[in-house]
Amino acid sequence: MHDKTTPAKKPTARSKRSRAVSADLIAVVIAVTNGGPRVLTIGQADALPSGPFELGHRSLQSGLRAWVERQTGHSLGYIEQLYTFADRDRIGDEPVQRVISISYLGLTREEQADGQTMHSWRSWYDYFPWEDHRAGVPAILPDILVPRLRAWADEASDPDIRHHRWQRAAIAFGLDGRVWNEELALQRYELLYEAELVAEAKPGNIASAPSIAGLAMIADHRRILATGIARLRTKIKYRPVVFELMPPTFTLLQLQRTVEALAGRLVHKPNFRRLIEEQDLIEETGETMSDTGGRPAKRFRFRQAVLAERTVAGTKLPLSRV
Amino acid sequence: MHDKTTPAKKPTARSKRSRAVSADLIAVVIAVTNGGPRVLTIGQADALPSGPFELGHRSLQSGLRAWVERQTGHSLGYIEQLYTFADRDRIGDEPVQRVISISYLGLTREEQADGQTMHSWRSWYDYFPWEDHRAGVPAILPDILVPRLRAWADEASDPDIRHHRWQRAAIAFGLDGRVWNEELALQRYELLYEAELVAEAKPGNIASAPSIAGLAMIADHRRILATGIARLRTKIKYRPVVFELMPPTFTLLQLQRTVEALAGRLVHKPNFRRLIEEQDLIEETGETMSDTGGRPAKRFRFRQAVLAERTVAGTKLPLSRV
DNA sequence: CCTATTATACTCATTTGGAGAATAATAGGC
DNA sequence: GCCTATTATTCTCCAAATGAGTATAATAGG
Repeated sequence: MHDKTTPAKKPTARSKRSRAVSADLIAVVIAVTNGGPRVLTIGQADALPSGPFELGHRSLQSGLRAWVERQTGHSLGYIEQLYTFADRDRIGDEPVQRVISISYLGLTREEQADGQTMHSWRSWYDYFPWEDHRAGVPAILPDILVPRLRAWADEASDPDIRHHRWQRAAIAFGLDGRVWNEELALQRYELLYEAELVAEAKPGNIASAPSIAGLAMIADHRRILATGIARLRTKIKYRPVVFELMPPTFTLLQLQRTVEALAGRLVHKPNFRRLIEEQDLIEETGETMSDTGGRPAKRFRFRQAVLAERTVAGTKLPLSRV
Repeated sequence: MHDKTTPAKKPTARSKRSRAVSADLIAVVIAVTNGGPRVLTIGQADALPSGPFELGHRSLQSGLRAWVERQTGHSLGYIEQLYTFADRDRIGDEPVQRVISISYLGLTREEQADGQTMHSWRSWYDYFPWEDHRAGVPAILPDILVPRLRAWADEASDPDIRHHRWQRAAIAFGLDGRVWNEELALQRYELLYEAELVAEAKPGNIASAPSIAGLAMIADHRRILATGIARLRTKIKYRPVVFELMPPTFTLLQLQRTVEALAGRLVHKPNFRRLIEEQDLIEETGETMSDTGGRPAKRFRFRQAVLAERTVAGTKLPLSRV
């Protein structure tokens, strides 16, 4: 198929061998449990569920589901593809064979009796403590990260590079009067990586280099997690995906807290209600819930019909898009 | 890396062999030339530039660039990843080795002296004639596609399926009083595929089955093109990517025509101006252009600084996001 | 019965977005 | 040189969407 259309192609001697690659499937599985966004991890909570794509797998998605199930006992519902990487030096000990990593984002509820597998749910803010702005700007930002970023910018000899570095940091972290944009989670991680403020950026063993900022993960798993967080934070604003994380019935405040957990910032309650209700995403169950210490709240459920009515149409959330 | 964290893993005998895959890189390269959105094709204009990911490639992106350059003489500027596929039956004659297809979207200008390679630029509406609504609803829709879709829905015996099929069609194509949403290009193609209204859906040789709707392409290349179109139509609304397709200087109307070519619909001129100007994306060059038969238009250029100022911030375009 | 607490419903001002009218500056025909 | 067609550019108006704050309702607990 390619040959017939590529007259310029020079047939290399080892063409057959040179194409051999192996593909890894990596899962970012998210749940929200009592106000905290959790990610499903394996090992010492330093790795995401993952495994090679094998001949027996029907598709990439089913291969991913199989690995997650085998490693954590969790069967996934909603999943979507995140990104495919293939950096040559991603795994240092494989000079002949290349590894392609295909990552996915999965949304579930944290529950399910899951036998004896070795896994754990961790707050994603354990890995990204600077991302949680629900209680205001986290101390680690002004106290540690911003000074370090400033130093990193200043250490460049070229003034253009100094300016450019600082400008990027200011945009990503909302400095110099700029606003915080929760969607930039990936850019922020990559900036910290460049500035060598995360353990993964340092050569040598991760365990030996205590992380300045957040828990580290193996290989590029923390970067993949950041990718998933950024994607989810963007997506909840225009697709009704939050409901994948909710129990069958819930109150509006519970829904709001879930959104806030993901976004890492608070939203205006009356406006949140208004937006959710006028979009016809949910319906009352008739029951109420009276244990939060005030007036009882109505219970709602997601209108499953929404998924059919508008495969693509949206949920709008009052998190202004920048 | 996986073994240490997966106690449940059963070591298969042929684990080494079963993981062997090969990866293809596929490029959707877009330009806009005098009011038409063009896609770069090879062969009989029935294939996208593509080739295997090889050991010699520094990265997926550079491998892709190398293939496009070799096959078409074109060197790419802006590229972004689209999607990674691995359907088992994607290539029917490969039972042992799986093929993973990693697709990219590239934006350029159609120009460049490109030697002797065999390629051509085609309007993407040759492949998707139902997608161009700039001059109103294209005849193929009410005349051919809608009746066929109706028939396809009606041929289901289960009334629920009938309803569901028609509902999907109505949403995707803006029927029954719904509005046309240009972003749904991929869903529309997939629906037509399901309904067997595109040649690729039929078993047997493509050439022997004349396409009801639009030109066909080999394998799943038309689907990948649809993915690229949908992505681009979404993206121009919130990122300043249109400028990758513009010449160094241009008038506001030229910019507008480019956006319209991509979106497949017209926009309100004064509002377009207002939006572009108030976002500070462009600056006057000082020159004017006086050959379109009316008052001379000011020339503008893209403010490159925008890319640094807001790596992520947006272009808003007056194409309501549904 | 009073108070703290949360739920829910309104109000108001500002911003955005869609649509059309009015004015400006050319070329070309006469 | 004047009139007309054509495109460019600027404004105005109105309706919808959004941000922020206030008022009222319904509980539990002392």
